[in-house]
Amino acid sequence: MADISLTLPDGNQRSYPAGVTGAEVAADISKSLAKAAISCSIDGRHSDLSQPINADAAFAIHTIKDEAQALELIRHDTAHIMARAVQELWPDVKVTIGPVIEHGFYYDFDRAEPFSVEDLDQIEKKMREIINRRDPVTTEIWERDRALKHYEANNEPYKVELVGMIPEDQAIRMYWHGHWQDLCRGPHLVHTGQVPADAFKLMKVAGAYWRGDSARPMLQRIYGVAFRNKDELKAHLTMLEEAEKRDHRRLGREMDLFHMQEEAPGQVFWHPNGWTIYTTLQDYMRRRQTEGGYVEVNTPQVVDRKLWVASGHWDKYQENMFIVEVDEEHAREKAINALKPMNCPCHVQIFNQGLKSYRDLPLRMAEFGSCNRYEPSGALHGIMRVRGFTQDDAHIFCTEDQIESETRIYIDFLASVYRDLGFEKFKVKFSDRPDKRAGSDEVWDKAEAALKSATIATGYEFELNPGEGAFYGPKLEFVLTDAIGRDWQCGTHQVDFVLPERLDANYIGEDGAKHRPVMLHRATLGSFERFIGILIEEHAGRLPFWLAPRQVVVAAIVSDADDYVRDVVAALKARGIRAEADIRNEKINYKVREHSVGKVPVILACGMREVGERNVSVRRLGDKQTSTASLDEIVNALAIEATPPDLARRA
RNA sequence: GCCGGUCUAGCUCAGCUGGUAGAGCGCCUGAUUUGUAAUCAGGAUGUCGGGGGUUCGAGUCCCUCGACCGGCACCA
Repeated sequence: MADISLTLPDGNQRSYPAGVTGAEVAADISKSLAKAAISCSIDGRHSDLSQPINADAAFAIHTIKDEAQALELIRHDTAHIMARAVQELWPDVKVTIGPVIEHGFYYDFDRAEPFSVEDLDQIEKKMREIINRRDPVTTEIWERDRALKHYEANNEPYKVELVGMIPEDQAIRMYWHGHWQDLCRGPHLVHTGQVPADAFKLMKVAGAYWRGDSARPMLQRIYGVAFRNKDELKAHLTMLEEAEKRDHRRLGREMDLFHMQEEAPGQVFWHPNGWTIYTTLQDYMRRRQTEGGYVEVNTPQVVDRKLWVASGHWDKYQENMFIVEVDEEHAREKAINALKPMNCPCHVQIFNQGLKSYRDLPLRMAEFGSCNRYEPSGALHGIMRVRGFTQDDAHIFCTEDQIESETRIYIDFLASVYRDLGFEKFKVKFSDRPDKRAGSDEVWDKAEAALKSATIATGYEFELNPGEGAFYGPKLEFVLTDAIGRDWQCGTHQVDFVLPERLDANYIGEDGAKHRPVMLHRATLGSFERFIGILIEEHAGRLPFWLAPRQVVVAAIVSDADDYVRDVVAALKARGIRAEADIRNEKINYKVREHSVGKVPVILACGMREVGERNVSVRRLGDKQTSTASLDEIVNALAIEATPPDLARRA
């Protein structure tokens, strides 16, 4: 057989007979490498060591030190080992799929009995046994029919379905360790003993629909995490504990920001502290939008069904609307209204008042629009996914030609807002045309191209979400991440060709004829509720000074300083700073601790020394050290610090 | 909405196989005048998520409804 030439990462070339395996190459290089090898890359394609190599290639051996490859293999094989453990414990359980995910893996099972927490312990134990057996991993390529017959004979209906789904031109790879078999494209470790037995943990059980389809049976999914060693696992678990402390639901209680209760699921009771954040944020957004050329409007909450029928919501969105029936006096039929789930139809009503000229476009119409949506109960999550919320919504009425420039202007606007609020980074997702859509392909081409080029022009990279656009137009989504890594869409920017048509919006063009405007739906924070949730988690409750609900506490060390404390508070308040006095009969240690836990950014302590010298002892949240400042100094400094970023820029 | 779990004082939680509720923190009262992350002593906490059932007796067992938590599905 002809020789092939493999180029190693150090540039050296070695030649081997065609069909040589990665394992053989590793053994040829050195005995220790052969032992440490877990997989290889052939022309950059990650592959297992048993794979024959038939052509010249760039070649690299991987060991556990290669983090990306090692983690992929460990997580992948741990998933298989878990599935095997489950089937060894409960032979009647049907296996399905088990991919690698961030930090670990999951595997979906079909089992009549639910898995309990105790079961997880048992499975983990069995997994360690399997790892200790050090069974070699083998794979074979089978004929499709043989694989189908095999799974039919073994009563594995999900595998039968999976084999059927593999495209004709792809090989059916059968995979074993010990006597246990699975369908898998690989790559895999050399033997099960290469999985670290002390660096994985099964985390939780959850329901998951077979193939993600809610019409299909619900399977049981076991999630696990897996790492290269015990320390990495421990670090991950510590990170999760830390993240839990940043949870906005916990901080919301600890900082007395808001609460929620059974009588109003998915709706927020804002307490004074939380509402201060909300209104401060709203004031900021109002200034920014005014500066950005928006006009602000306000529209009704309860709107007759007629409008929702006309807008199309009654058809497409009814399940998510709160319907309000009213017995109007003398009426034969009850009037049927809905709480508005969106502001767009109402904004078109304002646009439609009087004639609009092309000179009025682009018309940027903003509303802090209070919306209600009947979200499925399982979707609710703290204040991040709620049924009652307020959007910083706006609709830009413009011409097709203006889509690109309006998009560009908007992305710059959004990025600047996010920066002011402490988010330097955010993801942009671009969703293009779905299968079911309104409007011609030419119009879609134009709109998609406009969104893309505008995004690129502003210097942001986007991820493509193919086919995820709304039926009425493509969209950009601006995504932020919460404390435990879950993504939340906050900002959105969507092109809409349909609503202006349905609600008969038009303007008089240069040619004197009527034309249809395009609508751009856009929201920056998304909803105040969600954004504040993200803000709390991002800052772990330590909000920037200008947003902090309680900015300064002035604490007396002895009660003889009480009068001076009141003076200090008055001086701060006179400059618009949110300050309060703490003249309770408690030790300064106690007060410092309590306000630190409450995330108050600045504590000014006053004892008799400060009274005498008319200064204060300044303690910043998180600092161990204190400093001393004169009263005038600190009031000025804090007044500057309390200035919202947009006003600070103007000053 | 679906699967699983949870629901006991304001908060965090204990309460064994059924015998009418506990701790710490917080709160209230008093003492203490305190120098930068919890001063001491005393006191009160409650329809054990709602409703129904089994039982002589239910926080504990069963049914049902609700909310919450974690996923899944959904997210114009």
